[in-house]
Amino acid sequence: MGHHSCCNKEKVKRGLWSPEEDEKLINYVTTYGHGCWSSVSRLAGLQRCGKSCRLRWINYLRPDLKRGSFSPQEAALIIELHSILGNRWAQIAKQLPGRTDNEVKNFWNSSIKKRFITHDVVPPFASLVDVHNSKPQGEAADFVSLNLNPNLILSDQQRDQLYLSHQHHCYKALLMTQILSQPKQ
DNA sequence: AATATCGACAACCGCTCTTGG
DNA sequence: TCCAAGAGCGGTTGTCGATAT
Repeated sequence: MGHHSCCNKEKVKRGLWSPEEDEKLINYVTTYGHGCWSSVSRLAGLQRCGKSCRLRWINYLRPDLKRGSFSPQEAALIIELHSILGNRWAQIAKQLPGRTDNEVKNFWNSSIKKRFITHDVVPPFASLVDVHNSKPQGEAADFVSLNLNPNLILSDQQRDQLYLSHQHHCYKALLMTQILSQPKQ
C-alpha cells in the first residue's frame, strides 16, 4: 500500500496526533482558515500531509462538534436515513448537527449493524438497494434521487411508491429503535 | 497479576468527483 | 475537451482502554 500522492515528496508523520500538533492546527485554522489543505500543513508547521490535517480538523478539532454518545433520537434518525440513503455517511451526517460522517459510520458499524445481526433483522436498507455497494443501484438509485430532490414533481405512481416505502421504513426504524433500547446481550 | 478478547473510535488508503488551467 | 491537482467520500485497519478469564 502506498502513501498519498501529496505525501510522497517529503517525510510526513503518521498515526495519532499529539496535543502539540492539535494546538498548531487549531491556531492556524482559526486564525487563517484552512484554504488549501495541502499548504495548511506546511504553514502551520506540521509534518503531516494535507489530507491528514483536513481529517483531523473535520473529525476532531472543529469547534462545532457535539461529541459524546448518540442519543436514541439520533440513532433512530440514522436508521431511518440509512434506509433511504444507504451508506452515504456524509449525507446522513449532514442531518445530524455536530456529528461527522466518520462518527456516524463508526456508530453504525460498531453498534447498529451488530444489533441487526444479533436480532436476525435485515437492515431496512437491504430491501431497496444492494447492500454490497455503497451507492444505490438501478431502480433504487432512481427512487432515492427522486426522494432527495424536493424540486422534482412526482407522478401519482411515484408519490404512491414514495409513501408506501416511507411507511415501510418508518415501521422498520421503529422496530430498530425498540431493539436498540433493549440492554445489550 | 497477567493475558486475552472485545468495543469504540481515530486515522489511513484508494477511489471518485470537482475545479482550474 | 483534456489533464492534473486537490478535496471529499466510504471502506478498512490500527490503537487503546475496558472487561473477562
